[in-house]
Amino acid sequence: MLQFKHEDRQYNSDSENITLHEVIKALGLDNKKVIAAKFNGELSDLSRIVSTSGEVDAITIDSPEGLEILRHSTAHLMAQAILRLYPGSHFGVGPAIKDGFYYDVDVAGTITEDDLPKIEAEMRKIAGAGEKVSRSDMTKDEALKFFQNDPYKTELITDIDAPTVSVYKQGEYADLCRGPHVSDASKIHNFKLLSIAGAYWRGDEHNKMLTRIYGTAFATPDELKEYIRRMEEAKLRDHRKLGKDLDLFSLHEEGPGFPFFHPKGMAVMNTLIEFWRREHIKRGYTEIKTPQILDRELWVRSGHWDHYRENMYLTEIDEKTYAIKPMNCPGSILVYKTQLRSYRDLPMRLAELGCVHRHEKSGVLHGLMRVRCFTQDDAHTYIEPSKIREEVTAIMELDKYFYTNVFGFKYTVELSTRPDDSMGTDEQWNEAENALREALESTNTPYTINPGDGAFYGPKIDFHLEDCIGRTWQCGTIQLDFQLPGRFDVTYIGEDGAEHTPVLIHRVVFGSVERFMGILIEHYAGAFPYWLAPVQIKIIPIADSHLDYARELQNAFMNQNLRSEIDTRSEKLGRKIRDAQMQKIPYMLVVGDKEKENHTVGVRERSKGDLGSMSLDEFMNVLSKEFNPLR
RNA sequence: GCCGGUGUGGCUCAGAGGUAGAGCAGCGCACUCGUAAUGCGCAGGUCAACAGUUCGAAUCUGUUCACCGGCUCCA
Repeated sequence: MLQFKHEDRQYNSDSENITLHEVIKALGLDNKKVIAAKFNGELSDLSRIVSTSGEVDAITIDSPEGLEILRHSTAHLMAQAILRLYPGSHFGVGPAIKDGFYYDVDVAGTITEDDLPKIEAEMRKIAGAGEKVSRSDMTKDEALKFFQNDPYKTELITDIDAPTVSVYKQGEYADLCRGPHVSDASKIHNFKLLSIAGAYWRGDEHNKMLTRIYGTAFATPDELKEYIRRMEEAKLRDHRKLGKDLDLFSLHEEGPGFPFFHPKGMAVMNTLIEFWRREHIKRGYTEIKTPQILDRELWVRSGHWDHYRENMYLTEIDEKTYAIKPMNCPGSILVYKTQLRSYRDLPMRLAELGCVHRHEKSGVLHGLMRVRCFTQDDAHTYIEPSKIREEVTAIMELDKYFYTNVFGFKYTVELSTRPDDSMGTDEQWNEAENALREALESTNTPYTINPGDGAFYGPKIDFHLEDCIGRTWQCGTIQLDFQLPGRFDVTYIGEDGAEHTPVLIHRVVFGSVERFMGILIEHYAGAFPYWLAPVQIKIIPIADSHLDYARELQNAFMNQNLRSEIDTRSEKLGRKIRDAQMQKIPYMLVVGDKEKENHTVGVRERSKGDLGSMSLDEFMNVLSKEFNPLR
């Protein structure tokens, strides 16, 4: 007799051949949402026949695990449809991912975006017909024979480190797959194919490029609709579109990857930088500026020539090779070395808003997020080895203040360890990695480990901010460097009167000021908070006769370092307000006869609407209540 | 860099071998207006670049460039 349990329920079966679905029914767990099972903690098909006792759970379509299975099965359904429409196609891998699924296909012929509806229709046909899905387990040899005409599956099977594999069949289509899957395709209703792209087989750029088709599936039609709505919302927040609409920056064929910042974009960037400077001065940083172009020899010495050359732009001056700097560290080191340093000078925190150039492959450029020239809000801290934890902790506090308190971001932290292409000994790396780990653990910071993703000179802590579509962007980083100080003979005189080598900490908060601005544009959907807004106040005269008064007001604002504009067009009030709203300007001041006479302003706030008339002093008081980290 | 797609006035887009179109923005004129689009008029493009096919190319072909979606890489 077999015994099945679920929490306090129990079912005893006389049969030694019972499917999990039957058990789930017997336990009273079945309903329409059930699409898979869990047996002793292992996800399984409903059709799986069990011959031992155990713990049983039903997986429903609306659970995270169920949704993943649904999407995975939808990927298979898509593959079957593609096989029908493009016979002879081969399939690579087709997993469920964060918001859907994809399948990499070596298509017999070509598939374009226009073909997606056709494939979708075929999928609905197959699902409507209730195509059954069945699993068979076979040995690797049997599987190799089964897939002998499929180079991709053959490669996958060969690499699998298990004696047996499973194959899922639905109609004429069969796929190597761990499963589980829905028991028949009619369970799949709410799906959509989204886009098409190239993807290298097994993610290796030396391999053949397959056609990747992205899609998604949800438990209910409403969730699918909501997802599509969210994608549209994300499109509206796209910083490239808003950058154009709000006149912040532009990109030109004449300088791919080199953004042009317009006056309004610079107003935002300068405000960010002003804030950044203040916070750094408060925390004991001083600022330097080092040259854009430096001798090749410097980069050889720093190791960049060996480890970073393909990203560097080179130039020639008087028949000598120079490099346009891709990083600020060597310049900082030269500044440090201009004097003999004492342990009393440490930690020495040299900050630099350095503009660095890096050659990025043409296909990766993306608005402000991925460019070939950007401003790092860099700082290099020279420190006694015993002070690492303390200093790293202080930087993490600074990061938290910026990200959470000022900008309201969620972020995650990653510890990246030694990469293949790196300098230094294992001992140095272990020491450096342990120092970072201790800093993270002593501050109870949750983190994940990203093996092999450190810089070539040391391990690092990375801060990833999440944007409105759930993409994450690496912004801050804290990198320990036990290499460069040695390479450049960087020293300080210790308390003992002897020469010592300091540890170098590289760190950024914004990362790239340009990228950070891009993230902020999307984060705020272009509606910058008052303190950052490129135009804080729009003065709207009702008629031309109020222009003089408007100019008077603007002068008052200029004296207070407030950014204001006057709408001088001879348009109707409604039009001027509409345009100011669309520019997402925080405050609109309507001035007409009444205001001019009483020396007041009619205040309209972009989201609260009309706040009524008040004196200039009263308005200034309203402004003083706005969040402003610069005060 | 690779795969696929797209390049038409400042912006959004129509036109698919036979003398370049619309709306918005701009400019001019009228209106001088009270909280999300006043009306009329004018001007604006070697149709991404280069080569080819053709009597004739924005339209067909090729090459290049840029952009978009991904892959690889990354702040």
